[in-house]
Amino acid sequence: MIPERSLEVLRAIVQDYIASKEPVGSKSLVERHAFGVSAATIRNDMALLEDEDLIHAPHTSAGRVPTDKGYRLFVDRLSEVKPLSNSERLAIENFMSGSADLDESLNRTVRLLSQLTNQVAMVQYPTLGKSSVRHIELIPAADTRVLVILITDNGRIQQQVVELGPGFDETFIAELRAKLLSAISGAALTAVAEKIASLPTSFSGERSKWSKLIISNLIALVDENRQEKVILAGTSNLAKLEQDFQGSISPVLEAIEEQVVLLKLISEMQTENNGVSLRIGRENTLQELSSASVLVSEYESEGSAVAKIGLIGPTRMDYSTNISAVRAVARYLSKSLGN
Amino acid sequence: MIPERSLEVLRAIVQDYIASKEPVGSKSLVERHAFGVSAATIRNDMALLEDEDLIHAPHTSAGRVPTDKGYRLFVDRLSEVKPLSNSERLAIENFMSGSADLDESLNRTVRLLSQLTNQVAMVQYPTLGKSSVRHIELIPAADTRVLVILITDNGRIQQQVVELGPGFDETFIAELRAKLLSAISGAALTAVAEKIASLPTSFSGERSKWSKLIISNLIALVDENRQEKVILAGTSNLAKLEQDFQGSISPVLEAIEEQVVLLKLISEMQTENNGVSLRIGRENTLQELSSASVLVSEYESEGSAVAKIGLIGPTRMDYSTNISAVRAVARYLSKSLGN
DNA sequence: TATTGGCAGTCTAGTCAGTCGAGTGCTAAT
DNA sequence: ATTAGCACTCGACTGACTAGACTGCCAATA
Repeated sequence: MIPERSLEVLRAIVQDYIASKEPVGSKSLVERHAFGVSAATIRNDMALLEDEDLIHAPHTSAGRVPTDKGYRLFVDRLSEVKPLSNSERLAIENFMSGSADLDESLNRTVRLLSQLTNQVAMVQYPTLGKSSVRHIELIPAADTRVLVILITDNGRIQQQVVELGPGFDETFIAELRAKLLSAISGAALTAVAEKIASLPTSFSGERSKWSKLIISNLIALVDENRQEKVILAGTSNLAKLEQDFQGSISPVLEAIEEQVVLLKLISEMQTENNGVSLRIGRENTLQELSSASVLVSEYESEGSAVAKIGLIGPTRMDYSTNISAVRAVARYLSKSLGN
Repeated sequence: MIPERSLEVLRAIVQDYIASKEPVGSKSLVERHAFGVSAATIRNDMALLEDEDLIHAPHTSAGRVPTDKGYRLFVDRLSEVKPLSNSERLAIENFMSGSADLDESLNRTVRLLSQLTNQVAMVQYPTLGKSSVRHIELIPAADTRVLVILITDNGRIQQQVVELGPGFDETFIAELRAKLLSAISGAALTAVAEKIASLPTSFSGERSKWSKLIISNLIALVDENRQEKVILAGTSNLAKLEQDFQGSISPVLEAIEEQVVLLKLISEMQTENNGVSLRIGRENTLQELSSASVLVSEYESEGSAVAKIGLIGPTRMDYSTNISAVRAVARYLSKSLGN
């Protein structure tokens, strides 16, 4: 068991290191913090922390720097979540106010979070697996094409042009539209494919062929909903933080440029009891992010937990502040999407 | 007037500098290029070029580096456009093949361009000022809301939820829908506002109020089309090129993060006779991009010139290759959007 | 037993002098 | 107009040295 004072020392090291970005030594530590003991004693404690792999000395006669494990312990047991300042609260309220559609809300939110934290912020579009069909529309677009539109209950709209070839008539489209609507209006997206798969059999000849085409495209649209989307803001913060990422931000930029990678990352992270999920440095399965920390929280859209919002920054980040910022922004976003 | 050979020297300097990223001196120049003269002669020519502010010596005994003006002269008069290699051609064909909607096409294209050039690529969504209305749809969404959908002839779909309050009926919606369709179906977007502004007067009471709401929202949707959009790819290339941007990529990242800024930049650039437009270094009005070059070309969607595609990179970039890449990609994109 | 002061040792970062080499500008000769 | 040659400049590199910041350990102390 690590004695109480040593933990205090660890906390002090993490705080000082985050503030100064310099390895912190025993002497400056006793100066800045009111331990009741001398530097030599602190040194003993530091040796202990080093044995436990919680801190690490970049070279023999340098100060100490927290390890990933050290940050982890700090976050889990030593830090209290810093409440937001009034001006931050105000900034959030201002940013979020005003009516907006989904796109606009998410865009604003992600910008807000990046400004609040000076990190790269990201927000995932609501997972649509839990969503349902609000409406379907078929619109003849030219002589040979039909536009298929799918609208889900959280307001997302998708469309696809389907090439049917010449000869179809409006009445067929209207009929198919009616059948589709009665079959899946209000249905969960996950149930759509099953419910409409057999519909083409109720038509004959070319109509059967056309309806097959339309329905397979509609199912593709629904599937596209699983293929989610993330938007980012504050990428330029990375450049300012470059030295915080041991050397190069290039791998980080690469990682976040790939939607697929980001989505995998986000979905892997299970939100824990305190409302946020955090991966520190090498805890990330992605090697590119081994000198970065990823922090996400869930937000809700229309009642059920659906998607995540978070940020990416150097392992040496201000966890207390950032955790509370992510939490607060997630909460406000949920509220703003709830109405 | 600058003598012929001096221009040859400038060309050689630009080429060598782009290849080696090192200031190039008179000796290595005569070694690598078959001028029929000695290094001393070249030195005289270089002195001339320096007087003309076409090249510049970072310090007294260093080689020379082209200035923005030098690059400009090189691009305008000394470089021939390098035709694409077969493998590049093939890459483009592969990338572009397969059906895709507008979003998908633009996404693919911008990725392709960034891979081809190793720079940051950008593509602007088609300007919709020249587009027209393909379809309008009104869909009652809940008891109090109507979903307004606008579809333009280049396949873009936009939507807006309008809160009407309780009490409206489907027949009113159907009637309004019919009127709207007959009024503006096929009309140019620029003419929409005028054509439907007086429609509410044909309804009475609450219906007039509702139709006003819906129509003002519809006009807002149309206006949104003027508010354009740019997508980017290859941002991570910036990090690799960092040293090419004298010191910091931070300003560049900031500039490209702001859609508004980018759009302004792009729209300022008038495409010239050779099909591309180029701003080198300080030729950019944006101070953040003073060590960057911006290269754009127009592409066409359904016949009329509508939007731009281009890239951003260090002033020290391979102009010959990049210009031909942007031109080729713009051409392929036009073709792929034409059908 | 926990804490402390002190001391020796280690490592980094910075400075200074010296050398090397690439490159220039100038001049006189061709 | 071109060339060879020479003196000069300046950055890059090297090695030596120093100052400063730490650590680790040990013996003394409460």
